[in-house]
Amino acid sequence: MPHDRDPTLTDDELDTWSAFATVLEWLPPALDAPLAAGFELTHFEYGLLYALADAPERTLRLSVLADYANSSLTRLSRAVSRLEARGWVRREPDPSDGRSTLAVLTLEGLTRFDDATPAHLATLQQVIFDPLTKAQQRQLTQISRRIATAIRQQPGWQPTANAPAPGRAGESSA
Amino acid sequence: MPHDRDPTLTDDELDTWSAFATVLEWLPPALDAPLAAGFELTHFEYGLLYALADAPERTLRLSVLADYANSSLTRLSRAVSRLEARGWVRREPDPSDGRSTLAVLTLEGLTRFDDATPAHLATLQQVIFDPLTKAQQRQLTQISRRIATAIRQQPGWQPTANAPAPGRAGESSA
DNA sequence: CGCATTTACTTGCTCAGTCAAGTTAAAGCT
DNA sequence: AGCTTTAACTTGACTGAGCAAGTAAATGCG
Repeated sequence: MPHDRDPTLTDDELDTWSAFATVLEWLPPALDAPLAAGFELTHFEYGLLYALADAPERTLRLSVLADYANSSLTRLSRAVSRLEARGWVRREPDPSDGRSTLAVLTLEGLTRFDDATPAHLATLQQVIFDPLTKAQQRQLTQISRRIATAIRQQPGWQPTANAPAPGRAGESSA
Repeated sequence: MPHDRDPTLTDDELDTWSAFATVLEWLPPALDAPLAAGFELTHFEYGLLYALADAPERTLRLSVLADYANSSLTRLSRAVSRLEARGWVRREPDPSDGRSTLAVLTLEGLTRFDDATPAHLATLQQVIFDPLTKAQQRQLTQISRRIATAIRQQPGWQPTANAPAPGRAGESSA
């Protein structure tokens, strides 16, 4: 298996990584800035509103929402609290499971989402789709999928939750 | 100018964005985790050591280092303080300009960098280069450059520093 | 040469995110 | 039915980053 080669990057690889790393560093703030400036939303929070706006009854269980948002439950819980404080989301107990909590998008939240959407889509067009050819766009899809798959296969990869490293389950002291 | 089209994503665009957004969310932690676990370094801090290790005298002015690292001066200043506290970097006054500060990589810092490098390169291979074909790698370089360029052209883009929005310079009250 | 400006940082405040440790509810086992 | 596990969050302590304001040195210019 030709896996762990010489631990060096070729010149080509270095070019690739340096360009890509710059995007990794700059793109998140570039996506956040317009939403923050105009709508008091981070890109992450916008993503939550997006998921809820699309969901039946504009309602999702927190754990499902965390999954959609590629987020830890902790991060989600705090984000929902912020959105709740602004009146854009409401928490409700899940009637079918007392452990779960439902997040419901309020009308104000939906309005805010609708207001923010054009600006956000414009940003995406400007920084992602306009600068790429159709072919490059397709390439980016494939490349992203492959990288995402590789990340999921990393040693200690936790899909989204804070899996408490099960240790050896069922090995109680007895 | 066919610029601000209908504010919607096509299905293709949605596919692209959803795949790419996942990478944007997952890759940074995937790069950080091994460095943090094994070497008490974030990926960002590793980048600083990398830049210093390559520099003449293993020394760079903070502002230059900030530039290399795509970082604000604030972020850099704090990061250097952390590395200094661990004994991996030293601050020195710049003899040629009293305002500047030099960051010098210590021997311990260099050692730490050398120790961490193989693990980090292995991570890069695993999550970026192994999963891509040579062609895709070239495509990623081009795509990244184009996106980075587009970001730089965004309305309020600050290259790296915290440019205090000059307003109208030279327009004092007088 | 003296004073206003600009440059190069540094630091206080605040906020978002993580990890670890709780809490409450459902499931599983016997 | 009772007791241990597991699941679904929530919260406290801590860390890293951003913005705004502050400091100190150099520069510009009249």
